[in-house]
Amino acid sequence: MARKEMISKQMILDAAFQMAREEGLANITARKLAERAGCSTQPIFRTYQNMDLLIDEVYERAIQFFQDYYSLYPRLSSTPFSDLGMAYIAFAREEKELFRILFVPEKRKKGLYELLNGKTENVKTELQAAAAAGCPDPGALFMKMWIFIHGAASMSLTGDYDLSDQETREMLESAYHSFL
Amino acid sequence: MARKEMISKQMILDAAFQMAREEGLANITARKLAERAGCSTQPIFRTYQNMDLLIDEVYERAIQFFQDYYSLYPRLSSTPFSDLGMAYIAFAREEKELFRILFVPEKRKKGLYELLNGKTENVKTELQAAAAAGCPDPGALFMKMWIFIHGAASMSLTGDYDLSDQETREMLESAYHSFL
DNA sequence: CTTGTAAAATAACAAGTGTTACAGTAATGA
DNA sequence: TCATTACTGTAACACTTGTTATTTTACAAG
Repeated sequence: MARKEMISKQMILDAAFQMAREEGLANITARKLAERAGCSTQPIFRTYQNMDLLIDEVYERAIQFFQDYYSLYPRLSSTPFSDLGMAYIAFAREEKELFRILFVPEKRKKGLYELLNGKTENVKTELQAAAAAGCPDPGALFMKMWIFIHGAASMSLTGDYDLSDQETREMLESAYHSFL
Repeated sequence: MARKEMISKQMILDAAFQMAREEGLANITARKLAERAGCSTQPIFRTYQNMDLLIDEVYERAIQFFQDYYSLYPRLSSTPFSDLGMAYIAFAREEKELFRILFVPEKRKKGLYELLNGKTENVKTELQAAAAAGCPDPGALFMKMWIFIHGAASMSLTGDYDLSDQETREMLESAYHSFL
């Protein structure tokens, strides 16, 4: 009766997400995306009413990507916040554009806590660990640790931080005990 | 002999700098700038060969602006790095677009140290103060402090940090003693 | 095989960009 | 007063953007 669909929503979203990873959200244009997906601009606007709606889905996918990244990051340390920090800094290093989208946005779409927490309640786990380790005010400690972690991640984003994984881990653990 | 100049380089640069302050470098367009300067696009291209050269001068001016900002920031603390951190964080809070241009650039034009140091050698002063205060490794301490300071500034940029000046100062001083 | 129909490609439109060509205006020495 | 000419504004060009109109294509039901 009708022609078969050749360009699926998945294919478009995949191509868009890869573009976001490499060049950031702002550099996704309809024509470049079409070329990337191996089609004209038509299938894009058939699938998405406009580019903004597409960008929204790419953003959601970036969130999911980060949460998967964090979930899969190896847990090596007994020091609270250390693994979270390692994952966060590594993400900033390896996925600069996605890090910008999620954590250095011009206008924040989702709250920081929401992004970190996600469905796995990562932060809560860390807070409980800190409390169990005898920290009197886990909230204040978390804030300081997070400022520190976010600082290292942000600096690695701009090439102003280049410690090795090993050095970073030692620094995070040292910072934790300093703040305790 | 000839007509008097009505639109000076200063007027154009002033308008462009104000635009950068409010909307960032990326949103400066020839036509918007012309409207802001109260003229057509012609005087702009008479003065500057192209927009890129204009942007370069706006960038230089942003550097100067930050260094003036830092120089004029009140010195209240005897704790090394504390005043520098306060100024940096306040700058991020009050001049978000300029902070992005200088300290969260997509491609860094000038090194971080160069920006901080400038002609006044701010950082060197702090390092000497730390050494005089008996710090065994001022360089390592500076790195940690700077990560912390940059983290707080970056978070205030995205609205994820909202401590008062007083609280911020106490936190910086506390961090310094923790790291010592 | 024909043909209706949905999908895809092509081409176009409107808006906005940097930049340039052109024309009018006004200041100043004669 | 007037001719010169630098300076300004207007309009245009070439390009890129999102989006839409139109044409072409391929599949499946008859």
